[in-house]
Amino acid sequence: MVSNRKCITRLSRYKNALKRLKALGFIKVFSDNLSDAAGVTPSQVRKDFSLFGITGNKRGGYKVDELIEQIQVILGKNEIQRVILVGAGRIGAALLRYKGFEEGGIRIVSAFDIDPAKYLANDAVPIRPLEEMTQFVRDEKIRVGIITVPDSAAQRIAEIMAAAGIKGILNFAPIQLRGTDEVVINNINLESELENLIYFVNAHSKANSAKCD
Amino acid sequence: MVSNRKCITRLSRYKNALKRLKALGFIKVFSDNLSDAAGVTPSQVRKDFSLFGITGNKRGGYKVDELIEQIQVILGKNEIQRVILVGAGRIGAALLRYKGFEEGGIRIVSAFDIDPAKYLANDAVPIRPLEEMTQFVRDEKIRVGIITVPDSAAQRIAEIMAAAGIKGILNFAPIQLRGTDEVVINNINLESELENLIYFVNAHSKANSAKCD
DNA sequence: TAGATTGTTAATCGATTAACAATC
DNA sequence: TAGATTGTTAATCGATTAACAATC
Repeated sequence: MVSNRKCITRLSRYKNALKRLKALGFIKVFSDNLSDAAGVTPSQVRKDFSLFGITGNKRGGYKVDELIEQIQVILGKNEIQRVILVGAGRIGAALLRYKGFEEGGIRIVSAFDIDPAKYLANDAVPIRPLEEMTQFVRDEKIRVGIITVPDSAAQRIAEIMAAAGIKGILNFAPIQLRGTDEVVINNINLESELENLIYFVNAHSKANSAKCD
Repeated sequence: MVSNRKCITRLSRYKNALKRLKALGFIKVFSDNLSDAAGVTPSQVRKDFSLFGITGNKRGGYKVDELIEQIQVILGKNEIQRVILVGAGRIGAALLRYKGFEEGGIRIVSAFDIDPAKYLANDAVPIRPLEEMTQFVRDEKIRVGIITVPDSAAQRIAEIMAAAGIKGILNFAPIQLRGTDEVVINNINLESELENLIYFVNAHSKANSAKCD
């Protein structure tokens, strides 16, 4: 098991780059074609592949189709991944209808909310009462959940998810949830992402005005 | 200028942790209070502060209010940050109405779309024709933009933004946009974030079943 | 074969952590 | 003062890159 997050992120990038290369007619690629397309070094590509046991042909590179297939398997894309979502507010609702997931083999099978006004039993993705979440997760053996509730509720929802058997959480609430040995957590803090950008934009403009002195 | 992205992300975390500590009644903190609250090492806290020229008192720690203020200034939170958004689809619309931004001093001042059906001239956040974006950015001196268009349009929008003078882009389209010397880009790929999580969940369950052998 | 590319090992680079002198 | 905490330097750790032998 490779336990480096950045490494897995690059694997996703390679997969996406390979799909573009395939669309352009590539049948095989060399590490430097792919590194170009993915924005990394050729060494990085070969090193990553070696970590995951992906091998090519000396002198012959890698066959695009085989490579995509191997990466897909590592990323679990050989089967449909069923996930749930808690918090059918605006961001939650947007994710429920996001087409990209289904195309990528990720299916949000049910959403949950505390607000009865949100319940939608017969929609493409039903929105159910929060109380039914634990049972659903157990029955359906769901292992991944998305949290799109307000920050005040996020910690509690994460705990309920963990108790129900969820092993991975994608958290959009603006509060840093901490993973455990049992549960991996991926926090996406939209304000923090913008803060980051704003810092670099400001730093850049200051650096430029400093140059003008 | 500190050019390490992770370092700025931690600064956001410190800020959030400090606000919680303040709410709990803390007047001053030591590096190890804060490191606890933010989930890093005390050394990391002091090192980061030193990088940004933030100083405390030997033996006396840091005053919470002053510390929050100093970090806010570094992150540009002493003034309202005006940003625009392009692509008023579901995710775009959700972000337009996201309360957290305004609370954090980030204001989406206008959205833009190509679809006339989306135009909303008099909303709290107006949605305008894409053609008006360049002029708006120049007139209003906007430097940060959010992209929530389909992947096929993202590259083109990024180029229009850059040409108009935007210096930082938060991109939600599932395509890796590359930054330049002029424009910083922060890509958020939702599918990739889930892929990452799924990998670790699967790896974990395999590791556990392996243990059972 | 000669040339080019992989796979892996070694070197480098950068970030994190530990240690400790300065000092409140 | 004695004890505790900062700020910074040095040590460690891990990830990235370079180099090159193996080989197709």
